[in-house]
Amino acid sequence: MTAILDKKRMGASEVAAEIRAMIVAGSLNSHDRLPSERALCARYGVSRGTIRDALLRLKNEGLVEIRLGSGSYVLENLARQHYEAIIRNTRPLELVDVRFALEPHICRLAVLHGQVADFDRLESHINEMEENADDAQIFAHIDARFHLDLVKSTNNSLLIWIIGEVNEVRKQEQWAKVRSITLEGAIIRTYNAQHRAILTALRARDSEGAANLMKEHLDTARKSLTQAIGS
Amino acid sequence: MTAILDKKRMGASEVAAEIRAMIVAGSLNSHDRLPSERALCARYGVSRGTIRDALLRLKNEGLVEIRLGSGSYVLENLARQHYEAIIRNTRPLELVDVRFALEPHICRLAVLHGQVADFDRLESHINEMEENADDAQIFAHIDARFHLDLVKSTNNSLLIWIIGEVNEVRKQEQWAKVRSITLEGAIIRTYNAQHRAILTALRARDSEGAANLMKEHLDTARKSLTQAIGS
DNA sequence: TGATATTGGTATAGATTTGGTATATTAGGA
DNA sequence: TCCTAATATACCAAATCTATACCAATATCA
Repeated sequence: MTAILDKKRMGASEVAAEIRAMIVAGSLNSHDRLPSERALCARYGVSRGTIRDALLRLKNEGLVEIRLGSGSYVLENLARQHYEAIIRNTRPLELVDVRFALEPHICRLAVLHGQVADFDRLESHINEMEENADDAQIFAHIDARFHLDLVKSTNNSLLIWIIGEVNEVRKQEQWAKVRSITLEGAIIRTYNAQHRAILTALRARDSEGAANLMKEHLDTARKSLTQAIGS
Repeated sequence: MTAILDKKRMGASEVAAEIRAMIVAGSLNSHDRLPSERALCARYGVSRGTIRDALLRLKNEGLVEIRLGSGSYVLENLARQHYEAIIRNTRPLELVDVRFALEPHICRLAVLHGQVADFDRLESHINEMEENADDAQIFAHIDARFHLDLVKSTNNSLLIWIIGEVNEVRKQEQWAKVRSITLEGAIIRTYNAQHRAILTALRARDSEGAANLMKEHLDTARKSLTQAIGS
């Protein structure tokens, strides 16, 4: 995969990206003071307005604090650190247990609150997944969107947020290995069939049917996982 | 030497697929600015209209944001940034739905992974709640601890974290009013009995029994809520 | 304490870069 | 042949970047 980003051009976005990378990588710690805006101008070879724009972006992301007359400081974000630790350390089987808890009931709620437009969106995702059945990476991405849009049809914002976080777990790097082991063509075709069956049950407003089909779906995922781990 | 591989003809969907793959794989991070449309033309050897078409597809997929006069940016998967708003705006009945999704299955997992010491801790909470059946505030606090320690007995860190966040919802100020309406003596005594029944099922390693008792428990909570709202 | 240097905050104008749009043309496939 | 997609070009509007200047809050040190 060839690098696409243009390193030569330094705009506010590029400067912000470099500083952001230093913060999240830990080479800039909490409470550290960044160099002054004028010093950063010299280091990055851009004007002060650009540095200022970059710092404002980081401020809006909650990464730094800018104090008038004093300087810019790296903010500590305990919630983020705790959160990232959770996301990083969750193991595949734990995740399946969480999804087993949530998604069957999400199906029931989707039957209660889902609109036809919601189900149409799910169907378009299913079609996309069938077109990309040979690319595990793309399939996994659309699959995450499918389950996110499924929960969105419940109109329960807390539940939507939780599934969003669950999807973050699946995006982690080390999970690419798990996907490459478990997501070969046959499994993907099984998943596609199960997704379509779930959608049919939703459209028929069959709440227990949809919930049970989701349990089957997750059971398939769990079995392919345990098989991959055992091998 | 004959070229076996012809230079791939790139259409909009091919360009979109390459950029999408980079975003999904993580080589393009949130907030990164893509090269300008004109620069992408040169890189992929296609016209600007094709690049434009590809970027519009990614925009419609929610992967990219296009800012007039500025550039195209990789979007961060939402959910995370609205955390505070979610916690603050969750309504009582939405919360009950979430707990309905999570807690019965948590009971099943507790039966599988819970130790006797975990159940002893739950029992001490139940005793405390019975002693404080006349103080809604204290009862609610211990009740939150009970459900948190219940999920801790599953040893599933992601699940524990989720329930922790769900408990944050109940700490919100405006929920004190809900508690004062719904938590009078009779309901608290019902809850205590249900807690004890759940614990008995857990100790007997009766997973479906515990799950069903939890459903009854949540059903009681939901009914007292709808009654309070209706009044 | 008080003077001085340093820092961020704001404003300006002009040159440059970027996406938005419209049009006419070309290439390739059904 | 017709139709779709891709190309090539031109121009507009919006945002960015630069350079400079000055103000206000803070830090530093005698």
